[in-house]
Amino acid sequence: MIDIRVLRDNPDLVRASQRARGDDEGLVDQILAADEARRSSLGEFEALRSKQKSVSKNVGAVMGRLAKAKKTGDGDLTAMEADAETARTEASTLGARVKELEQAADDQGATFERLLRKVGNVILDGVPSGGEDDFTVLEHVGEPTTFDFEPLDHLALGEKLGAIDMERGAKVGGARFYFLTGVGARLELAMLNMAVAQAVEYGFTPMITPTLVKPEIMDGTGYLDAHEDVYHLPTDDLYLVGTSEVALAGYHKDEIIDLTAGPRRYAGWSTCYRREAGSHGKDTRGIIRVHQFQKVEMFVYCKPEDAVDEHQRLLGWEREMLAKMELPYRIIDTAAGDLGGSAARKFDCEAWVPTQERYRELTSTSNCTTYQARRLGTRYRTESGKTDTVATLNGTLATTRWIVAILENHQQADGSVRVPKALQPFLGLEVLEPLA
RNA sequence: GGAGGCGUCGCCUAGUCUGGUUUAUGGCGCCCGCCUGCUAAGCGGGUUUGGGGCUAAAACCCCAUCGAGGGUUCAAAUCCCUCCGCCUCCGCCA
Repeated sequence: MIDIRVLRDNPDLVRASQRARGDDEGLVDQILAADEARRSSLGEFEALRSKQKSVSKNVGAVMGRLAKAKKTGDGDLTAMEADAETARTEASTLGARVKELEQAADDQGATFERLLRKVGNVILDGVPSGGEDDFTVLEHVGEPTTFDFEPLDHLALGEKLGAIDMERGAKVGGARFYFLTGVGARLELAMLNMAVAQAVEYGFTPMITPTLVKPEIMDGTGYLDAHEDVYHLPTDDLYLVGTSEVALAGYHKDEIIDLTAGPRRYAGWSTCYRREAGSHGKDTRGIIRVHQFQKVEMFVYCKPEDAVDEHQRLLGWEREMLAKMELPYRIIDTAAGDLGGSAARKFDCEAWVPTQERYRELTSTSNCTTYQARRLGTRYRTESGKTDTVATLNGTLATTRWIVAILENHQQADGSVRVPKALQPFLGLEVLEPLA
């Protein structure tokens, strides 16, 4: 949710952002009107409530005097009874009106919030306008891998190595499920362990997180807006997370956290679940696009003014991981329309996949500024002692999909796969050899 | 799954039975000031959060907030209902 003050003070900024995203600009004026309506309605209600309270309080005072008089036998009991009754009636009349005004104020407030929540995060300077294909390429790192033999794709390699079993995955879980077997399982664990080791080295707190979350947590992160891609368990009204970002964003919900020692950095390890609705027929081969995978994810809470720098740091840590895996890749600045509601800017690192002859996303780092945190009520104490909403950011350190790039880029003519140097200590192997 | 207990403004805690004169008590912690050669002690004051109004910004005023949401009532921390969480015991299972 964006800050209503930003929208009030600088509606043009929000209009421009909406335009870049290809979203409705008219929402801005609707919200301004709803904000006006809500505030005046609230003022009316509160004024009358205040009056009703004071009248009602007077009843209490009269009742107190009456009780005392009854004890001592002094004073005009009948007159006092009458006073109390008059006040009671007046308060009762006011009470009915107050109830109406309260309902009206609640309705206006709900309308306002519903509209405000429709607005995506205000994009940052430099984010390209447009949709999925309108990204800017920021940098190429390394050269696309070339071979003096016909390279195999990751699934062919995975089967040769006894690393990936899609057929049995489909038997057990259906399409887009798989088993990682033998060196495949070891490879994934080694990679994720390496990611955690790097995170720890840079001061992150490793976290193993819930993968089922309550609706308000899923909603707070903004993922419920794209709910068709989220698994839901109706019996328990719980959602399966698509990333540990969800749980880590919920971790400090409704808290005022201490940021005086710097950003809070967490590295979440979790299984991730995605329905992949709307991608039927896309990436049906292998483990590029699956319903369930594992990921180590960085998640940061920091002061809003530090978010842009922190975003660069997250990108840097992703680059370090990709370098250790010895993969060629490019970095893109995702276009506004492809950001998702919560992000104000998103950088993806896409690794070269030789058999597809194109770059595929391996990491994604988003600066959500205060958008998620405002919904989740996560704040910090400023120098002046006030509370203010924190900024949240996230970025990928490793996922199951990386196996695709590792196998394909490091394959050798005999069907074996060279293990990147940095990964060797975690895997305990220098080469993955095909099964006999 | 069954029975019982509990949830109060950072932490602890009074208040709940018996609704009202309560701006929700007191202590600890923290902040500011006084005192002090320094520190401690002592003394005085402040210290939930969100929203609205007035402001250049404050001060200030108002509304809400006693786990959450409803209800009863002129009036709810207090009475009623639903839900959530924690604890104890029993049962079942790993």
